[in-house]
Amino acid sequence: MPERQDISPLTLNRLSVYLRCLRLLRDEGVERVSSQQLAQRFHLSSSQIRKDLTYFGEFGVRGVGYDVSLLADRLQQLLGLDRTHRLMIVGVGNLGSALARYFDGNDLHFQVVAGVDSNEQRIGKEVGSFVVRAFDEIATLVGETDADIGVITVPGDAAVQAYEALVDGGVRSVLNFAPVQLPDIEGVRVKNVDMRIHLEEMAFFLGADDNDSER
Amino acid sequence: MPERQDISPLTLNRLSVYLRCLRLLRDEGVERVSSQQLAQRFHLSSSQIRKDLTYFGEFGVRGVGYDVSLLADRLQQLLGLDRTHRLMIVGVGNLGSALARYFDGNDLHFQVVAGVDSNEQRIGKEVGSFVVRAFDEIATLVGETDADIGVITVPGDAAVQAYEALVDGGVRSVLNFAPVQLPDIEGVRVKNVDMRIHLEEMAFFLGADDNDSER
DNA sequence: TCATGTGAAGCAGTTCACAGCG
DNA sequence: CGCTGTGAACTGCTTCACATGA
Repeated sequence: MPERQDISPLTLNRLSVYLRCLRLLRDEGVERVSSQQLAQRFHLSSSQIRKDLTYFGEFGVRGVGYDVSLLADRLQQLLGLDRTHRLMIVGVGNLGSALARYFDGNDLHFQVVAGVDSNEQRIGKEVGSFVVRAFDEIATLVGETDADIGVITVPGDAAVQAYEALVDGGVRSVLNFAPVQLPDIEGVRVKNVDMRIHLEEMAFFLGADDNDSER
Repeated sequence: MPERQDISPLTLNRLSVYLRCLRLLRDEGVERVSSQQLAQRFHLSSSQIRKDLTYFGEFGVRGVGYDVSLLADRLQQLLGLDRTHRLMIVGVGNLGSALARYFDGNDLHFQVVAGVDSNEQRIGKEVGSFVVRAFDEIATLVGETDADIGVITVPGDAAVQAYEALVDGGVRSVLNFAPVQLPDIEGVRVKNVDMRIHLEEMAFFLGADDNDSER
């Protein structure tokens, strides 16, 4: 079994997908499923499912397949979803407050416990289930609320500062929506989500239609 | 030069990053840059920069480097950012309206031109620069507004329907925030952005801290 | 001389194909 | 027999190292 650090984000993200599929099956009352059935139903690759799973153990029964409910439980545990994670949102503008409301009640495993902003007018306001606090309280707030995941939704120029404050407070996982490369810090994991990059990828493929009468 | 379809999303997304870096340099008045300087400054790989660029042409001068302004322009053109792209938001809830406001004015190259929702109470309301229309108007609205990118921010169960309506109207690029695998349609490009998968990736690595008194 | 552009090497992630086991 | 688990083959992406050309 490989170290946690060694398994690729790609594999990991597929586990999330598998878990979602298994839950659907379970809700339908399906008890057993083969890698091939899973693959066919959800447009996945059966050999990849098997490979991905065996990084973490032997969950199946040869000649039979996987127990839907059991595998779902194991994946949930593997993904660290047995306890509820606590999010702190840094930057309660459009995107930040939308994410706060979006996650709140939308997911059992993730709960928004705090939000901060640098804008005076937003401080003290209630967004979702928390009251917005000041930007410079980030580090203390992390301790107070026991947040373990930081979500950065401030403009680019404030992102690094927000990041360092979060890490200062003890956060070790950060979801970054700012279009800035955050510095590597030992033991801290950053996941970037960059809307502009996504849109520009779309734009590139659209561009093809224009200048294309040739070839 | 490879076909548009053939170049990998990874390369493509890096082009967006390069463009962003070049703009920063240009704003600072830097006129020439070598792949190594770029790499060092923005934590990239110099050989990868060169490889990525040469998929599309020879933009540099041997022994000298790249003209910042010129390369930025070429990349911008390559990425299809010479014209403004028109977004239609399907599902004007928290996330949808936040994205609408977020993109509006935030980016020269992407403009939100329409939004729809199935919720009666939202229809007719003004969000950002458009008035919310009904869900069943999707296909017609695409024609009316000349939208070329669809953004799906509805709950999972309505996503496929939204998707098919967008494609019906003529949209060929879709950014999908719903946790659902949209069916492949010839000539249509879908980019999935799944918050839960991102969070579960974070959760997995956090899980390590618990059962681990290591190192 | 210096940095690009590029084949070749190296590495990672996916698919194949079948041995092994219920 | 059927399906998992898995080495081996393959594919694709990244890095290396140097010939090429301003």
